[in-house]
Amino acid sequence: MEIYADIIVDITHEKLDRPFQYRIPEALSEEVTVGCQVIVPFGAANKIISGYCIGISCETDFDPAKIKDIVSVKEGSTTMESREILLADFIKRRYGVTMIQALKTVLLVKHTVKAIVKKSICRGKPLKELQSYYDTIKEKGNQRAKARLLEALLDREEIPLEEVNHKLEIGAGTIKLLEESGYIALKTENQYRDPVHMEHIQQEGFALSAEQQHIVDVIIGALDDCGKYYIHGITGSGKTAVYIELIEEILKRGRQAIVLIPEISLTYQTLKRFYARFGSKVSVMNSTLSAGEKYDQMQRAMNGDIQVIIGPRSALFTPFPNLGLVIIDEEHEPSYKSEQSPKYHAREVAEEVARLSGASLVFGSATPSMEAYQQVKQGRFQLFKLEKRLTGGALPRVEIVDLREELRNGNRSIFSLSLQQKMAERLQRREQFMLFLNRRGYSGFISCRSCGHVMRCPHCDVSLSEHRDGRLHCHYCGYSAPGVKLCPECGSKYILGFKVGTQQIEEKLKELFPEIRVLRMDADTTKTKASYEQILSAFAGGQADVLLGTQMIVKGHDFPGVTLVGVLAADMSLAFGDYRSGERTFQLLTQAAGRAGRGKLPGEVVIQTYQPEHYSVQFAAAQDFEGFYEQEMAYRELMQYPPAGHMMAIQIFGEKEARVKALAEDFGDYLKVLTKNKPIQVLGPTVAAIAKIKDIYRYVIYVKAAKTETLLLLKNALDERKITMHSGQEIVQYDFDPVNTF
DNA sequence: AGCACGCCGACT
DNA sequence: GTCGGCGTGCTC
Repeated sequence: MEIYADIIVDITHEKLDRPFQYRIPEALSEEVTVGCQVIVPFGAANKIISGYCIGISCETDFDPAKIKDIVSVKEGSTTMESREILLADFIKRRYGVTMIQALKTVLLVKHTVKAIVKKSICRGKPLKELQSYYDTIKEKGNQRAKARLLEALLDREEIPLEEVNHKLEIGAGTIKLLEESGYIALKTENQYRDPVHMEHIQQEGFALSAEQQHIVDVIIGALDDCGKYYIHGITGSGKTAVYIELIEEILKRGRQAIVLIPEISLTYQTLKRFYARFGSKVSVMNSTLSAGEKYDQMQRAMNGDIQVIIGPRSALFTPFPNLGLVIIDEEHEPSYKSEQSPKYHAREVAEEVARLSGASLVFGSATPSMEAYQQVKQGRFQLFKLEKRLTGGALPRVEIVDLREELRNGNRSIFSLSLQQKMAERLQRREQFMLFLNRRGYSGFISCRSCGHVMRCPHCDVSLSEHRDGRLHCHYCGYSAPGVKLCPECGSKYILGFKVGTQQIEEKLKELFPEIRVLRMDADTTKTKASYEQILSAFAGGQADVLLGTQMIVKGHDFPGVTLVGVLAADMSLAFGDYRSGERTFQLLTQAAGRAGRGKLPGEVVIQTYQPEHYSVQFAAAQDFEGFYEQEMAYRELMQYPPAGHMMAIQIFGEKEARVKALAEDFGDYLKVLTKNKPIQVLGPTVAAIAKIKDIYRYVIYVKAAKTETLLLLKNALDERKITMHSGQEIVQYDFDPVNTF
């Protein structure tokens, strides 16, 4: 009987995005399995290419005479489990990529890596026989090398080969002779590369609070239901302790756990807590690991040598045999959305991973994403709240400073009078503080210093950006308006862009307080991963009075000595030209506020802004997430932005600007025809927020619709169109419910 | 993607 | 009459 394999060939092209059947020759019948990588002849020229086997069957609808044979199983290739194939299928469908792209994403490690072998010499015969053999050789006196080795073996049962070769200076010849005579034996042991370089740490002993214990009891009590849970816990409320307890229970049941954390918090600190509890059962997975380390972690996971993996979004693809729990900590973090194709969101993929393995799913954050909280509201996730800080520290007192008022009072400094005074107090009391400039790239928005008015797009309700031509542009629809000299609201001439960086602030700070010790942390000062850790530990060690920085200073990290956090310009993230800017500002302000008063001393927060009435600022100051959610959701509903509706970004790249633009415009016109009289909005085309990167021009079109399926259908239509337009030089990528502005 | 087939213009 | 341009279609 003929046996056929369904092969996905390794060519990314929509027209080839389906299985091709190949015959499994008798000789390969054992080797070819579902999930393995194979070599096949393809096309008229029988070009030898690789592919993935995603199914095996005895039937075919194709002319058997035309079916070719599989050449071989790809040498040194890894194999995936059927669960991963199902997961790849989900990614293909959800994110509109080819199956081959999805398979490559799901398979963490493509090639086998040679194991590190530890060779050692051990006794081949009982000690007594060795002793007598040694004695006879010693007597003869001419076999000194043999004698040295035997002597050493009389003391120790086993000696690493490395030591025998170098320290005892014994060559391969001697070893071979002794091995043949049976007096010694060569032992080889495969060693796993262990990326967790951590000496054993004293086990952390702690009792859970009643709040925490309740969460653990509920989730563990319902493990068979594969439930989905959301832990909404303020910073410092002990979410990690809950995770650890849950994992402990999962391990007791012989199952495994995946813990996702944002890239930035994958630090020694975080790992240490898990390592203290689970020791060598836990490992990490991330992009900085070498191929060998990654491969070994995968092997260890499959073999059951490790039960817990900690890592960023890609750790979702760890091939555990009996996964019981998936945790996503800081679920709102934008790094959970992949920036490369397939642009998958770890939250969505985690749901599918959990579903496929019958695992429970736990999300946690102090500032939930709109997407996840909508699911909570719809009853698809069970909500838990952790409202008490473990240290018992009270929530910080938040003051909102109206920068418009400061200007009216003649203060044109970056620091409001209130902030200046509070900083002086800390310096005098020798307490630490943090200054936070929430700028995320330079977005070039224009706002009025006098009334706080921000220039916004009349169609998209996001802020406009000032381009080099002096005009104001919308990143979504391409609307543009002339630059303004006077504020359209109040007529003030103080309407201009924000042009301030951490460096200038450091200078101003030194002008104000000449003696101040400043640590600055931004993209410039943290080029290496080590420098990031260095700055944080220097600050924790009290080597500076103030830590000044961007986004990165608000994440994780406890500084008990900090009693003041200053947000210099809340408007910077508020006016970023995308629909998530309100959400991101709320998150940043809430997280920044959470940095203050983590120790015994009470904390204070100063938020400086030109828009003190903005709901993101107001609700963050009040630490009121529910209130923020309702208001933000109303905006998303009104504008049909995700998660109220769905959005697809069509990103078009190319070297020749005219061609990129022409393709974008053709797509735009075509989409407008396709969506005529339908409740679908097409925005653009327009140049991307970053119009050119490394001489590659970038255009973008946004499409909004109620359902993702609608958007996927449009994507397919565009794929067809691209083929008929033979625009091979331009690259088109799709991003569903984008998180990162293109 | 990459190749063969095929149908039209420029050329020996 | 033939050589070669690239538009069209197919690849197990």
